[in-house]
Amino acid sequence: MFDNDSGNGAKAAADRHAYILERVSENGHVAVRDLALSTGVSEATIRRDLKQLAERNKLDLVYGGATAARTDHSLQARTERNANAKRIIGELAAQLIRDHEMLFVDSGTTCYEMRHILKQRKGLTLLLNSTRLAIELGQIPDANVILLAGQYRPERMDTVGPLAIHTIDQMRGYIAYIGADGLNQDFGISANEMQTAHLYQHVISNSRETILLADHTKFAAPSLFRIGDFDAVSKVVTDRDPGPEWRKYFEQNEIELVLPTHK
Amino acid sequence: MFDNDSGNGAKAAADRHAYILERVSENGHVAVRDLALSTGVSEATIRRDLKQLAERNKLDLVYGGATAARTDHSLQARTERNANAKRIIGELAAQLIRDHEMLFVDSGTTCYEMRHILKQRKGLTLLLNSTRLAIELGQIPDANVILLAGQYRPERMDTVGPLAIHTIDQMRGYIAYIGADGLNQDFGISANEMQTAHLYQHVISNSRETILLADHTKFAAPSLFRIGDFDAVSKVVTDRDPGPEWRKYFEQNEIELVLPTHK
DNA sequence: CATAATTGTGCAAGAGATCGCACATACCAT
DNA sequence: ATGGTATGTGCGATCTCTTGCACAATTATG
Repeated sequence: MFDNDSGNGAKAAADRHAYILERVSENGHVAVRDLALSTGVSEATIRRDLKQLAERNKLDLVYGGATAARTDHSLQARTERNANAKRIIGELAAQLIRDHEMLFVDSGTTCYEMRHILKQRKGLTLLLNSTRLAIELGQIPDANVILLAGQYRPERMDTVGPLAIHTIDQMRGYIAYIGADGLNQDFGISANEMQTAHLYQHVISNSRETILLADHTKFAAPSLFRIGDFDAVSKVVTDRDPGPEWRKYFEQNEIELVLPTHK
Repeated sequence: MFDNDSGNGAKAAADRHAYILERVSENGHVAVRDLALSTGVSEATIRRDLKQLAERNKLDLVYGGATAARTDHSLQARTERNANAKRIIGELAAQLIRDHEMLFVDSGTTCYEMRHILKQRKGLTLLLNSTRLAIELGQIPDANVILLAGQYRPERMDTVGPLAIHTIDQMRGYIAYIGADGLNQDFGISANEMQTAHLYQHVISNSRETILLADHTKFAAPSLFRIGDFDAVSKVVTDRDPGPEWRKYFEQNEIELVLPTHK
């Protein structure tokens, strides 16, 4: 594998680093001992390599070797933020789902928290624009996962754009689960991001029923891009009582408010 | 997190196992020490848990903890088989690609080996039906990755079916890179699998140019499902000289044969 | 009902593996 | 020659693994 015993220089180190990253990204884990054997250098050198790579956040050190770096991407960061509220809402929303339903589930982090409960349902048809969710929910033995076409956005691991809209425009009769970024009684439902907002307009208008997921911080705080108004929404799932004004508004518009039981 | 100090039984262990699997699948790695702290049991118990889970192939043991199990799924197995030939062919085919081209790259394991070289190209537009490749190639800073819609097949991590065909039918002018399962002068190009074959029929007929990837075992061995004939194929990339008969055939049909340099 | 087998867990000691550091060596550039 | 960088080696300190044993709770058995 690595036969460059003589004439070394700065090149050998770079090659090793590339090789190490290759191995770690393929297997998820590498042992110092194995790397030393397969590269022909000493374990001390491998440790120095790993240290350098770890400083550059290319991997994570663990006892005995290293593992693939947990992505410090924005996706991960968003998953962390308000993680508890998102989890509560996601699981609460997933409780509403019965076997053999047809659903659209959005690519946001709140809906991602529905995955555990979704795995317990039988015979679901899942309409997704998230490769992350598709991989997760593809594990369900008898689920039928349909992906939307579109431009792939690596930082969100989803697809958007005209092709995505075109795909969803061919579907009807599903129940849409959507995590909104902002809820406002005048402005309606909104998202932080234009492409997403545009796609969800079509998702909602083609759906048989739309269920909104939003934690308490989303109430009364409109985001930049409007998705639509509350006409099509049949339920709103959230983690805290949004107050009498919202309760009244929902009642007038025949929207069911879903809250965690007690407390 | 784990407060069940008294009343034990078979339940606590199962809960811990679920918790451990959760952690390992989220982070890719867990340390014995951390698990012991967060579950409130001794490190010895955690080690016993990990051992059991490892025996069930739920995770892999590593010094100091455990990592997510490398999937022994069929996908992985196929990647292993003939890995060397696939890698040679994949890299060879990727050499043909220039900056700013528009490509379709299929979801098979041979084309997956194009990924390293593809990452060095600038301004590519990539038409994919593989979530695996999309995630991999989404890392390229200035690439434009377009995913086809369709039914998601977890064991191959790709999409097929009418929706996929419908998406590709809206595209023209790309160069298609396709890994065939069988090549036969009478039967033409074929695949092991019907859905794939059907999709690739459309991929090829809409492409500006089609380049076939096939290792030497694929020659003269037709697979079950016909994709099409050699009319649309402009190049065939393979790892060994397929013999004079094939060379003559390719020459007559104006197909360029691409082989590894020397040897 | 009492007793025994089973299971899950904690503790501790010894063996084994790993880490970090200091120092030595080889190579390259100035 | 001098200094810097990359690497190898040796060693003590630290960490981890295995193993055997004891205890508690549950379950099975007479």
